[in-house]
Amino acid sequence: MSCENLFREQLRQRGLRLTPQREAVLSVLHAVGRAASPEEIFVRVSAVDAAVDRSTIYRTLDLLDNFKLVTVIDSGEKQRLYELSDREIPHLHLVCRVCGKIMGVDLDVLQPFLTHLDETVKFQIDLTNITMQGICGDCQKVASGNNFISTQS
Amino acid sequence: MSCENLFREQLRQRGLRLTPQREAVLSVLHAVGRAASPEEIFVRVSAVDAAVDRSTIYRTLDLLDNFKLVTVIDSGEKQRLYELSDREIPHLHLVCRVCGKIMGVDLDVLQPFLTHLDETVKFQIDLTNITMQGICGDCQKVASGNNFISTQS
DNA sequence: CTCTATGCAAAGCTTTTGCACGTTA
DNA sequence: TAACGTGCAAAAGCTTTGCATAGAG
Repeated sequence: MSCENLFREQLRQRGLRLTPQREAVLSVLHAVGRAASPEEIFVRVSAVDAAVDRSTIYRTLDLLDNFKLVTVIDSGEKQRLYELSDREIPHLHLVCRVCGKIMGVDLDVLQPFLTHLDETVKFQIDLTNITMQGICGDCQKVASGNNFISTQS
Repeated sequence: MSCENLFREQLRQRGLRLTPQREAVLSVLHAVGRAASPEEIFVRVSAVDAAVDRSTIYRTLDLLDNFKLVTVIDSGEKQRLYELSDREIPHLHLVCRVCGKIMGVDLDVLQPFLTHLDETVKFQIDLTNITMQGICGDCQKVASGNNFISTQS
């Protein structure tokens, strides 16, 4: 679990400590294998350590974010989602508006666009945190029968 | 001010009403000319009508969102931002991590990418709401002298 | 042993909701 | 004058913070 060692080392470098709670958060992120909300992480960590506090979860996620060990995703819902960056290549997140599913897509296809942006408006996109919303293939099928876009509250 | 007429008509179609408060919100969004948070909008509307309540702002923004008259942007900050869609072509928002500035970029350059996505993973991106974060040209210059990325809280 | 991290409790912020009153069409 | 919208107040979520204690190194 190289990710955990990376975390351990980052902590050591700053004189910080590897606690069971921090290990648990990391472990849950691994086990879940997808983006999860602080609340979901809290519930899952609670299953192992019933005494853990929500604030510890938030503090740990903040730490992991600082260390770039997690990616923060805005799914359009209230709570942001946290996903283990692990050693994976940064990728684009596609969030389905209907079912909430999140797909990871390779950034290669975006390269021409990114280059263009950098050349024209000199804007450098943060590759570690791109999220787009839309409708996944499955939900397109389901939705094809009705109007799909509802304008009423 | 065609936007206001559009709003007026949408309201009429549903038997809803054009109140001074709703006009004020629309007016502020016009005047600001960029994405603004509910709080900023509240403050600006308050300058005109001191009695207006925050809840009215939220309700109005929600209404404008339903009518697709505003675009919601996640800038990475706590509050989402609202920008008048007006009659503009949907565009991509580039949020600068450093100065918070938001640039609008034409979606044309993304087209090959979007087509590719649709063909490969069958995902249809919502064009009205794409936001990416990064560093704008100005801030790149400023940052070039230091390490830029700060890992401490 | 020292200094960090945790749990607890409380507060802070943003957003939502119920309700009586005011206003629009 | 019949709905609809607003202000007010309160509540509801999510997140942060202060502090005494527990625990890692």
